[in-house]
Amino acid sequence: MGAHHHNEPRGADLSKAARETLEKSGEQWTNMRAQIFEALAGFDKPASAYDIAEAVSKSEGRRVAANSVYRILDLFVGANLARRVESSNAYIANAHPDCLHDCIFLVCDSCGQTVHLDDDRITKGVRSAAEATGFSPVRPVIEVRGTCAECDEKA
Amino acid sequence: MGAHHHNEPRGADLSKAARETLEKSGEQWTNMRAQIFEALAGFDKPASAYDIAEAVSKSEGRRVAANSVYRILDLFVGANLARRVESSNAYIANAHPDCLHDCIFLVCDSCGQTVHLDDDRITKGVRSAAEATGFSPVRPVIEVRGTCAECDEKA
DNA sequence: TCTTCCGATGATATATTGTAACTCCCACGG
DNA sequence: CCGTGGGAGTTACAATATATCATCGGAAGA
Repeated sequence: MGAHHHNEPRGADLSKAARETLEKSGEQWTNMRAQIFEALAGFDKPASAYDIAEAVSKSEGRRVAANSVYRILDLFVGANLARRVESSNAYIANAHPDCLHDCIFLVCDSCGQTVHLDDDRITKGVRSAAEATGFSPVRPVIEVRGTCAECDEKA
Repeated sequence: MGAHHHNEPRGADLSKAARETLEKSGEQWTNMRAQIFEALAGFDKPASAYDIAEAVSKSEGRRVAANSVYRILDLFVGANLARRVESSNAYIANAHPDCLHDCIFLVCDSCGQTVHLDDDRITKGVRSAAEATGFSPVRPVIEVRGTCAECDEKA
């Protein structure tokens, strides 16, 4: 199996879950962090740090610099509130921050939609293949570029 | 199984194989392309386009601009002479351009060494997990960040 | 030969992504 | 009140990537 189901909180619930997770790890849930999390969660596809800086700047009515966003995104990634999609140089909110997985992203090259799979059977396979060569895996990056079902139909 | 062995050409042989593959695909093996391939193959770890531009500039005694390098790297990636390592924003020569695989990179965060695995069992698993959701996979990106055996010992 | 076209490269500019260094401010404990 | 430390702001810069237009040289056909 390896397939795995989550109740995925949305909107306010998601922020609440994120806040709880972050505070449990000894960090503060500041206003700036809340804004950035909201903005990130508000995108329906992976957002770059600059996208987020722009969104927050707009909603706050003041300039928010990208490097502040990076700092906070790094914190979020470390606390599992967000994930970085390496092949898009972008970030995506993690809908179940309390649950730690190696995850798999399917990235549509046509519309940018990115969905997230958890399949522990596969990720364990990748980790053990790496270990078999003497390598100590820390973070598997498993992403699939392609076309989502919706774009596929249109084509 | 899925494990898979190659004779990996080195140096001049590697260039020769690259040249043959590229020409077979209807492209020219120009002097610039040869220089860039040599430079890429000369690195012992993934090289950025700028690293390569610098190396070729030095060996040619004239300035080679990064955008020319990008153009040619894109061509190489398309023809399977090189691979892009997404999580490092860098490129690596492909030692067996005539043989098409989804490949797996193990990237050492400590020394940068990157080794390449072919394990079709795993990559097929990734592709089919993606297909199972209605996604049409085109290019799996499977990379593992971690620590290589050598760096592990030192630590 | 002439010329026309096209692919490859060059040159320049600019966009995007990511870090570094340092300052300021504010909450908190002494 | 003062010192300390974390969070955020500011500025500067580095690294990565793309766009645009010019030029050059060889191949194909008149």
